[in-house]
Amino acid sequence: MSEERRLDVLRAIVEDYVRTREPVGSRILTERHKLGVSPATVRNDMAALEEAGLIAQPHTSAGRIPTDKGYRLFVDQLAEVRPLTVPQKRAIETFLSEAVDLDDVVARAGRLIAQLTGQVAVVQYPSLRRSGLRHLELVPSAEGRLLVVVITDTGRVEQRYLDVPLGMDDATLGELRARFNAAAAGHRLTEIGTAFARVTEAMPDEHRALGTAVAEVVTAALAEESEERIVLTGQANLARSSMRFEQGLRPVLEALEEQVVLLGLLTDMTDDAGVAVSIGHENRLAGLSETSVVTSGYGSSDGDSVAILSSIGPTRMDYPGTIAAVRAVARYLSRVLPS
Amino acid sequence: MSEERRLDVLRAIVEDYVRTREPVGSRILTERHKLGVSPATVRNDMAALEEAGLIAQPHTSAGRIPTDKGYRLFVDQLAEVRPLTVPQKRAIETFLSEAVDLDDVVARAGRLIAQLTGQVAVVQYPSLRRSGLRHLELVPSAEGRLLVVVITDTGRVEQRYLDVPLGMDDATLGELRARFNAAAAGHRLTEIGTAFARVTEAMPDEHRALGTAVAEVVTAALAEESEERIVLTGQANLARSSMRFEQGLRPVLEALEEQVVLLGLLTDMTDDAGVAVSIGHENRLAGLSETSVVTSGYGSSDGDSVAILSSIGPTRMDYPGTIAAVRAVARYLSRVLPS
DNA sequence: ATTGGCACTCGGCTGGCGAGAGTGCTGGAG
DNA sequence: CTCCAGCACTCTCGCCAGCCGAGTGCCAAT
Repeated sequence: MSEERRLDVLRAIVEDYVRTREPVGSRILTERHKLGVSPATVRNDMAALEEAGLIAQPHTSAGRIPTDKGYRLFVDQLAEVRPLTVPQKRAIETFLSEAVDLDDVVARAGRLIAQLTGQVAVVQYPSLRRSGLRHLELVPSAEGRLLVVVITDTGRVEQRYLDVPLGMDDATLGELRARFNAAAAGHRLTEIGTAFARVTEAMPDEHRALGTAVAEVVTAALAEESEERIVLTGQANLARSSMRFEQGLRPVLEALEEQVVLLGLLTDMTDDAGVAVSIGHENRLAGLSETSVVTSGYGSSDGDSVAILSSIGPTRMDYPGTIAAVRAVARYLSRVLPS
Repeated sequence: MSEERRLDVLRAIVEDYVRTREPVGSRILTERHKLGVSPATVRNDMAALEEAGLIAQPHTSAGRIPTDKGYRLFVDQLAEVRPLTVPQKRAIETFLSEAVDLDDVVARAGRLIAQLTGQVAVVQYPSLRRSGLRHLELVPSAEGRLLVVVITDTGRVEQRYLDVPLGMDDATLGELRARFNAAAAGHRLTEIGTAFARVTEAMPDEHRALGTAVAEVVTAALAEESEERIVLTGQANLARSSMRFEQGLRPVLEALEEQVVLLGLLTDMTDDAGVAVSIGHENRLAGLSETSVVTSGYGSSDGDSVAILSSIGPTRMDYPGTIAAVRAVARYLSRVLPS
């Protein structure tokens, strides 16, 4: 019983099942894939594969379907990379370069992934890590509140509200703004703390509290390791007939809605080197136990990635295609983004 | 045959159907609602209501369910406003006031609506209409691109990319920024055009093209009648058992994903005065023909609203409850937002 | 090691049947 | 004129039995 053919059988099962969404039996397998052996032989191989926990049958007298473990082996060893077609690559490139602002870039990236993979796309906003301060703006808001706008040198904009106990007149505010900007603009996170401290010290007593509050907000905004905003696209794809989940859509949608948790999952599974895949129960989130997640970092102009982009679909997804799409979009995205 | 009782019957049908999700027959009706008449009489009324197109039966020998027209009449004339409980109101207030920035405010409003109504919430970002320019920032981006950041005096931040043909050195950029800000900061949209024109004229020839380009971007950003970004929350609610659509979730999810079109629909149906309801086929979007949309403007500190907030669910929704929730959140939201 | 043959299992489809719910109608009472 | 009790009729739904086919596991033969 050749080990090699057994893996061929597994590959054939995965490919067929992904295509037809139906458990695949020994007869069909020999007909559609040139294995050069009879159904009976295939059955023996299948028994071995089942023994190894790579495939299973939903019920007796039904064909086999791959288990999570089977998919894992397929992805790690059996799947052949299928590069995108040239027109596809070109489409990605032009579509991304037409974006008018950062929101648009992210939105378009999501649409691309959703379109190319026919699944749900998750795109994280580019991270603030290693950001420097470009400009600081103070805007009086409703009574007793102050809007602090931080513009980083990567072009990201962060807004925070601040409760200020006493009324502020515009002149004071203007002066404050000018001082902070003069002291800190252009500096990186590490230097900003001390720069602000100097400014605050030099201020008259009645404003010192406000000064430290602002400084806190700014450093907090810059310090955030990663931006926690993500964008979901292609949720309508979940309702397609091809996406029948045992448990229904409910748990999946719920998992997608818990954006903080979801982002944590994505962050954990993404390693610096290229595309990562998490299959079925490998996902920490129970709601995603019937899905697989394909992610990649992007924006890594200087080596390590600053944000994440991924595609989520049923475990019976087209892994080579999805991986290719995610990788391609991540690459072009990195190129288009401001460095 | 009293007209009044006929409406009572309609109301009873709507309320029962909303609660149980099952077609309601004459017997049950007389048992659960004290109508004081026999099933036979109710049947006569039902026949009349059906004749008038207010109710229908899915098939013979099934109870009646309200039609879109029936819901419309119910909402317009029969529904009693059911105010929120005090704890609910308090929860809304505190939850909204805990928001740390604008994104957070919008996100929290969405979650509130989704939670309170058990449906999908759509929240539009506050509009830029009547905005003035607070500050303008120019950030060099990838080669040949310039990031223009516009901060309005309502605290909104707009970002746009601009293709600049020739390389720009930082000094020139800084000067440009300083001039524009000096000329335009604090002014409203209408005055900004002329202010920018003056600055551009005074500039050396080689920068004039860039100057006009920036001016264009800024005015365009300010002129936008409404911000087109919206946030969806509670999509997981769509998968709840209580939401069974004839056509499946697909068309609904697709409609929700077409954010531009969706926003158009919401904008059209929202009138300045309070909450608006659009039922079933009244919605222009075919995908929403099995749903009803409840919207309200918010942020109307000076009379007319600047953005929209809404809840979308099946036509068989709890109208009084949904209306109350939408109205309440819109109100508190208006209060919390920067004026 | 591979293969053809064979008995076995089991899920899904079909058709028929009965129960139950609900209706419309009719004729009579208040 | 309104209301109501009774009755015949219709239709859906759930159930059950039975059949069919796909697929398996095993075994003996090559």
